[in-house]
This record gives sequence, structure tokens and C-alpha cells, in this order.
Amino acid sequence: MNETVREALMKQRSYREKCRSGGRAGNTLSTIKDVSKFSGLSLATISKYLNGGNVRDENRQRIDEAVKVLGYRINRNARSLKTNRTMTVGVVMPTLSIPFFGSVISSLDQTLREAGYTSFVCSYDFDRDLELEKLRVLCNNNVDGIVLVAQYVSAKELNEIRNSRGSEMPMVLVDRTITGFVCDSIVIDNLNATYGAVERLINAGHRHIGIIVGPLDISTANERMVGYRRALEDYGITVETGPRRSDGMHEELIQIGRYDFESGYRQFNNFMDMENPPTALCVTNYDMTMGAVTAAHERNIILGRDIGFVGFDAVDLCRIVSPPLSIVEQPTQLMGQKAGEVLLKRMAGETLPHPQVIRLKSYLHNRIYKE
Amino acid sequence: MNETVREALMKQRSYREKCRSGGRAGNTLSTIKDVSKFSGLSLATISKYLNGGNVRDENRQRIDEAVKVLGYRINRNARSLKTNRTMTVGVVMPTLSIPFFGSVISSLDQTLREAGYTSFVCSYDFDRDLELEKLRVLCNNNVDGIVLVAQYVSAKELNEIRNSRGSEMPMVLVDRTITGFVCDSIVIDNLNATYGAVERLINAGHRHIGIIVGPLDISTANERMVGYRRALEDYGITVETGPRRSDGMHEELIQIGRYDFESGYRQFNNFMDMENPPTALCVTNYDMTMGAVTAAHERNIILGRDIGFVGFDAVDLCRIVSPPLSIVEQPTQLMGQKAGEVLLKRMAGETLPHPQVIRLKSYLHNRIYKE
DNA sequence: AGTTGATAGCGAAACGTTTTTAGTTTCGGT
DNA sequence: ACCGAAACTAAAAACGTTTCGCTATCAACT
Repeated sequence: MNETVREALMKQRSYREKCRSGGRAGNTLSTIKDVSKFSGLSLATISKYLNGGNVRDENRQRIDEAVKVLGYRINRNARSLKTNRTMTVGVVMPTLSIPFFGSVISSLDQTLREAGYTSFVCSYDFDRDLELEKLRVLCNNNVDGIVLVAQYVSAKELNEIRNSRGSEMPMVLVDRTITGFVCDSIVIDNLNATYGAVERLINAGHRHIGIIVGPLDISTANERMVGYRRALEDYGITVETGPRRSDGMHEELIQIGRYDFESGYRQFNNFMDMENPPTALCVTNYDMTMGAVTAAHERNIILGRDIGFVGFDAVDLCRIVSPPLSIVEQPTQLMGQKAGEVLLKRMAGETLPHPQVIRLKSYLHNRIYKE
Repeated sequence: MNETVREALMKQRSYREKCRSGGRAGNTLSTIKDVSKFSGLSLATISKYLNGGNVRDENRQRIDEAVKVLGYRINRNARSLKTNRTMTVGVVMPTLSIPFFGSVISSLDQTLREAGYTSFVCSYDFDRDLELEKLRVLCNNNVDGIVLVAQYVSAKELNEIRNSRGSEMPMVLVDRTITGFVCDSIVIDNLNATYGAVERLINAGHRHIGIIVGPLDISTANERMVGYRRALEDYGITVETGPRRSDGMHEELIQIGRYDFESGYRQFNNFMDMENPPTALCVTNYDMTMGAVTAAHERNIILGRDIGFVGFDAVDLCRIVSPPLSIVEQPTQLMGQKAGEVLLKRMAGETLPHPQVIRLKSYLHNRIYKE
């Protein structure tokens, strides 16, 4: 036995010495050829076994031993070159600093992993050019599928990217859809999410309610605004957009932010500086909620007591601040899982009818303020 | 001109038709060969140009046009197979739900990108097996270097992974070192971080100070504990570890958590349930700080007023809660940048002397409570 | 015993690049 | 008009796989 091992090491060494020493890095890995030589079986047989094929029991042992002794590891580049598949999925996010996305990715990754795929995450850090670049790089790198939380990219660009390979790149949008881009998507029922939030504020007696939404070209933001409008309409409250201040400026109760911390912070202050500020507020994503909460704190405004408040996503936060905040929670785990499942089907080549648009329900953590 | 385009399309189509239709997915991409044929230039010239070499101006135009018309995109698998480099870096994190890491990754990615590398992020979600698996998958061939926030993996396993390729895989540890694993690392001066935090509590008049640290086999956690001990010693305060309660149980002022939310929550309650609870507390990472703050809130304990408090990392949080918290902030941006720089040098083959261990200073946001 | 079918195994041809070799063309400068 | 450098050529050899089309083997049927 020891004999065999020593012999193997000799073979290995001599093979390595045979390698040209010209390359940049001295690549000295064993290949399937070495396994073939060492085991005395043909290349084809080794490959077949390595890919789950049947070989005689005796040969299986020979191969296993050869692999072990030589420290053979499959070269995924070579395999991918041949098979045109990488068994990897690219995930593209606006940022990695929001726990909301982290949670989505976590269950997405798990779902994909169970099917043998590895997922790689990139963030474009809210940068328009970077978003495109990351998508292109992923396509070029031959991922087998893409999960995308899109922000700036256009339908045209997405179509171009999706078709930049021979076959159409499987792709799933998460959290947001892009108008004009026909694609599988996992989103939440944004309209009813804000509808419910605003309804809750109305039921608490509020009639003068403001909302901070994101950029309206992001589907999510737009839908959330519509939910707000509809709730007010259904309860017979006028959506106030007319001028009210003495200087003739609008006192718009729909403030449009950029989905970031500063937006929430700034717009909250805008609201409070109005001549006739709203008595309740709905803030529609994680970062803006954080911003608004911060601004409120700095102004010594107690949310829930001094004004009605419903935030989004910041579930941890609402346990911490006092009194606890009402928060719309999105089913992040489920979103990730569904995204994975749909993508897997596409990558398996299943031709599902039409694009799959899965719309999940959000949950309103309703916290009533008591003295 | 139109003629040329049409001709190109014809050529392209006929090439594609030439492709065997056996493959799983009908791969119909143009190759460098097609570019060569279309432009009338040789393969070598195209390749040279594509890799930044000089060609005659006329030819450069011909190539550019051919690339455009044919929709040629380089096949990175083929290239990587040949060159043994992928121009990608793998980043492995315990989780993607902590803004702290998101911030590190952001500047890391930027640094690497400027040098032409793409970074792919994986999270192992605090799972021991997954940590190993992710590292192995990355190594297996796909990346030129690795940035790792290590948690469970041992020095032995890391060494094995690092050498599982022909040449040694360039690798940088961030935030934590692994004893016995000689490796470039970017960490903060944890000892002085907690030393400063505890010192501040002492200066505020506290003598009975507790600390919640992470698992002591994580270097970061251990160093933070040492900083705590040393501060107490330097100020002539006994580190209390003896039994004090009537039932003879220890009332240990050093509580060991698992660096997660629940640990912070539970240990905080442990402290407060003591017969002789500490008058001040230091909590030493993001999640545990969140947990402790939550527990305090539920017990109606006002941090900073009722007991002294210094947390870690949760910089946004400390702006929000009232009164504002004292927090140790780590230079996340700088950590990412330095990690990128060191890794780039290693990947470029620079043989730097010994492992580079860069130790950065943290910053204490010192918020004094005033009535 | 002869035929059949299934299965293990084999050699060789790809996959799309980069790089080398050894020789040819181009072209500005003297 | 000639020199020499720089740009180009065609062809071929890798890189490490998978897979096509084939043969050999062998047990199980008629």
C-alpha cells in the first residue's frame, strides 16, 4: 500500500516536472489525464464515472484511489468550456448594507444550493453604470442564471443583456419589475401593503396623512403610492396635492425620495416644516424609515405618540425604539425561495407559460400606542 | 455598408448552422475565429488586439466593426482555461445581513474593480459546513484570490484550502485572524478599542463593569476581552470572576456570547438578573449590541442613564435611540480598501516579506448622558 | 450453440482561447 | 533605395474537460 502511494507521488512529481515552467504561475495540478494514467483506465471512463456514470466496482476503487492520491480536483473552467454550463448563478443587488436584501439572498442561496448551484452576489452600490457593468460581467462570466434587483437599468438594456449569449439567459427580477421588460418576477403586493398601512392610520383617526415614496420609475415605489391614494379615496379623503401655504407652494403629502437614508431624513423634516403638517406618516422602505426615525428623534418627536407612523422593512428597529413602531414586513425568506425555484425551472429548460409573476403578501406589524 | 452588414449576418448564420445541433443548449455565439474570418485578419492579431496589443489603425477599425456586427463576446472560460486566471476574487462572509460587512465589501469591491478584477460575494450564514464548502467551491477554480471573514474554519483546513491549487491561493483575512494560520490580515486594534471603551466607562465613575464578548476562539473576541481586562487592571479594579451570589454561582462580569442578536439579548438579561448587577456594560459587536439594546428597551432600562453603555458597530442605531449611545466605530471603508490593496499585490505575484498584518484604529463615539 | 442486448470501456474529436514559431509585409527614416 | 522595426501571417500546440461513435465483453434468451 505504502508502495503504491510512493509510486503515485513519483508519477505525480514527474508529471509536474514535465509541465512547462513558462506559465505565469506554475500550474501543477493533476488532471483527469493523470488519473487515467495512474488508474490505467481511459479518459472517457474516468470522466463518465466522475459525472455519475456506472463503472465496474473494481474500477471505481481504482479511480477513487487515484483521485485521492493525486489530489485531483476537477477543473471547472475546462468543464464549462465543454458543457456551456457553470452551475453558478449571479445575484445583483443595489447594496449589501440593507439586512432586507441579506435575508432574501440567504434563502435564495439555500434553494439554489440544494439543486447544486452556487450563487455569487454583486452589489452595484446604487450606481447606474455599475449596475450595467455587473450584469454584463456576469453574463460574460457565463453564469447560468441571474437574479436581479433592478434600479436604473432600462428594459432595452435588459433585453440586450438577456440575449447577449447564444440562448436567452434565465433571469428573475426580485422586489421590482421593469416596465416593458417581460420577465419572471417575485414581488410583493405593494399596493395592498401601503393600502393596509394607510388604512390603519385612518382607523386611528388620522385624516391628514403623508407618505414618503421612492423614485416613481421604480415599480415598487409607484405601486406603493397607488395603494396610498386608493386607501384615501376609498375612505373619502381627498389626496391633497394643491397649494396650501401662504407663499403658494405645494404642500404635497406625497413626497418622493430616493429610497436612501438621507431621503427619509430630509423628507421627514420637510413634512414637519409645513404650515399644516400631516398628523401621520407612512415611509416606504428600509433606509428611508431609518432616516425618518432618526429625524424624528432629533426633533424630539415621538413616533406613534406625537404623530401616527408606519414604516417598512426595519423589523429589528421596531423592537428597539420606544414606543415600538408599526412596520410593514416583507416575506424576505419566501421571496428568496420563490426566486430560486423559478430560476431553477428556467435553467432546467422548462418552458413555463408566459412570464411567472409571483406576488406575495406583506405583513403589517400593528403597534398601537398606549399612554 | 448595408451590404457589409448583410454579408456579416449571412456569414454568421451559416456559421451557426454549421454548429452541431447536438448540444443541450444551442450555443450560437460568434467566436474569435468568426471575427478573424470576417475581418480578414489572422487569429493571432485579433487575440493580440483584444488583449491590449497594438494593431494598425485600419485593422483596429476592421476588428471593432467585426466584433460589433457579429456580436462577439470573449469566452472567459476558454480564456481562463488557457491563462489560468479568471480576474475574479471571491469574498466569503458569515452573513450579508449586517451593514458592517456590506460597507467593507463596498470599498473592497471598488478597489479591486479599479485593477480590473470583479468580486463575487458568498455568505455562509454562520454555518460551519457552508463556510468550508464556499471556500472550496471558490478555490476549485473560479477565483484568483480570496477575502475571508473566518469563523469556524481551522488553520489546518485553511492551509489545505490555500494549497489545493497548484500555486498558493492569494488570501486575505478581514476582521479576524486564525491562530496558526499565517496569512495577510486586515484587523482593527481590538485591544485598544475595548480598552478605550472601558476606560470611558471608568472615567464616568463606574467600577462594576460588565462585558459581552464573542466566542473566545474568534481572535477579535479574545482581543476585545483582553482590552477589557487590561483597562480594569490599569485602573486598579479587580476583574471579578469569583462567586458572589448566595447560591455560590459565579457572577461573571465577562459574558461570552455567540456574536448574534440572541446572545446580546440573553446576556444582557443575565447581567440584569444578577444579585449585584454591573453599573455599566460594554457590548462588542453589531448583532449583540442590537440584542442588548432591545433587551434594555423591554426592561425599561435607559442605556446611558440607568447604566453606562458602550456598543460596537451599530453607528446608525446610536443616532436613533434616545439618549444617543456611545459606540465603537470600525473603519469599514478603510478595511475594505486595505484588504483589496494587499490582495492585489499578492495576486500580482509580489512576494511581500512575511504576512502583512494591518491593524487599523477604531473610533469611539463618546456620548455623555446629560439630564 | 447461436443470437441478442445491454453495458463498460476506448480513442479521438471537439470546446474557444492564447501563444509560439518562423517567416512575410508594411512603412517611416535615412 | 535600402534598413530595420513593427505589424502581420498561417499553422499548430496547448489548456482540461466532455462526448460521439465505436468495439469488446458477457449473461440471457431462444
